[in-house]
Amino acid sequence: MPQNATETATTTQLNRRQRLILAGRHLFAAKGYSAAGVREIAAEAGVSIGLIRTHFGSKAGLREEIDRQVIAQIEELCSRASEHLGTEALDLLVEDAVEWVERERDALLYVRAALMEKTPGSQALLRQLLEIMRRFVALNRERGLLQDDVDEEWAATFLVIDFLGPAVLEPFSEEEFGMSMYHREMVKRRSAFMNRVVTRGFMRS
Amino acid sequence: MPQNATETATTTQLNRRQRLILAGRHLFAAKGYSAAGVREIAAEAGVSIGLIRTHFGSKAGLREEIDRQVIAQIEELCSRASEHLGTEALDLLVEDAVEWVERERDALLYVRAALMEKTPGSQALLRQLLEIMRRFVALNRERGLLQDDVDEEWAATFLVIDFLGPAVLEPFSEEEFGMSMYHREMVKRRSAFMNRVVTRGFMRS
DNA sequence: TGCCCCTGTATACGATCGTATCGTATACGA
DNA sequence: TCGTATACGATACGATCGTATACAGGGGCA
Repeated sequence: MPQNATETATTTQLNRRQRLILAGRHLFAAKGYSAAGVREIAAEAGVSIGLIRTHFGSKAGLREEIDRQVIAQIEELCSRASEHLGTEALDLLVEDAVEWVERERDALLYVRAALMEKTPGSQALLRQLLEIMRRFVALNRERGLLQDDVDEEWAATFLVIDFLGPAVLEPFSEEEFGMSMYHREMVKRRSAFMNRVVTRGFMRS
Repeated sequence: MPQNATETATTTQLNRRQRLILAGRHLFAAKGYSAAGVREIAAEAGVSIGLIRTHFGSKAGLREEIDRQVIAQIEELCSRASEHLGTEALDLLVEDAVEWVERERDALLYVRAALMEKTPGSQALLRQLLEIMRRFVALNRERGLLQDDVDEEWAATFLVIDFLGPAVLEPFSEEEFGMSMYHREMVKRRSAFMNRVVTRGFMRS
């Protein structure tokens, strides 16, 4: 094994453990939980299968740990989202989210895949997304940035759907639109359209 | 086997074949393609596993047939959608879709599950949904029901996301909202909110 | 009546799944 | 320097996967 001689046991543990988490997140996101095998995950992480049992007890335990890490990431994203308000701030929120997606694409695709099967982890993921959007809506209401008589619960749900939508379409995006949903040009057009929709809509009454 | 004595071989074939398709659609939708086993599908259909090979060649062949049938159903839904126009017609479109969802809930949940993995069938499903929405947008533009300077491609994509969104959230809906996404009350609120969004938005500029 | 294809079941097969076990290497405290 | 706990890899095990094979009943036709 070509390891650095000064590498301690602790860093080795963390590295391998984290490598397994990253490999699992990537493969679960790409193929789904059932289709991704432990041997494949261990191979991508460059470790032996036994380590999954050592560190996480089982394949399900690995998923739970991944869930925890992804939830923590979204939590962090959420904390910054709360700093933004209003419609011009919607752009900032989008920018934040886009920047996060670029940096942690696997995490978003993992959320996408996790929502496909109902587990405690995926339920928690969705609940957190809803919480973020509810807070965003409530804050904007308090600042008078919401129109009158808005169904706030549905507004929050709308924002969740709108956040997840591109992730759901992402695997098909290249074929249908000629580029990734998170390509800069795509994000720009989408951002412009969504900004228009939430403030004016796009159809005449 | 408790079969009707007057049942002919032909109807038996169709029944068992169709039972396999319905069972497969249901289980693929509920657990995903990988997690649903052929024995489980055959058991739910009340037939032996060998029939899957007889009628569809393989598990993948069964999925392809399910894809075809679901695509045909959406095609039919699409043809009626084209009859509607305008914002008040958006209600009718929603009503049509909701009626279809009630009747063929498994079909929609199958679409949801199919979009999770990229196959020729799922790509075709998504493309068809996009086509439906593009036509809807184009028709409305021709009738002058679209606002000026609308990004029509994104409008269609928006409608697709909006159509799929509730299906994606459906498994979590009971916990998060206390009822199904396709409960009448839910549909009513959602329909009202979406109608408002596409015509006025919900935030002040 | 005999032959045959079609639909169908039961069962066997090889591969792969997730998990368990065991041996070894390494790090750390006494 | 030794003992012990832990990290890690190699491999075995039982279960289950999708698929293949063998055979049974039952109309249609010569």
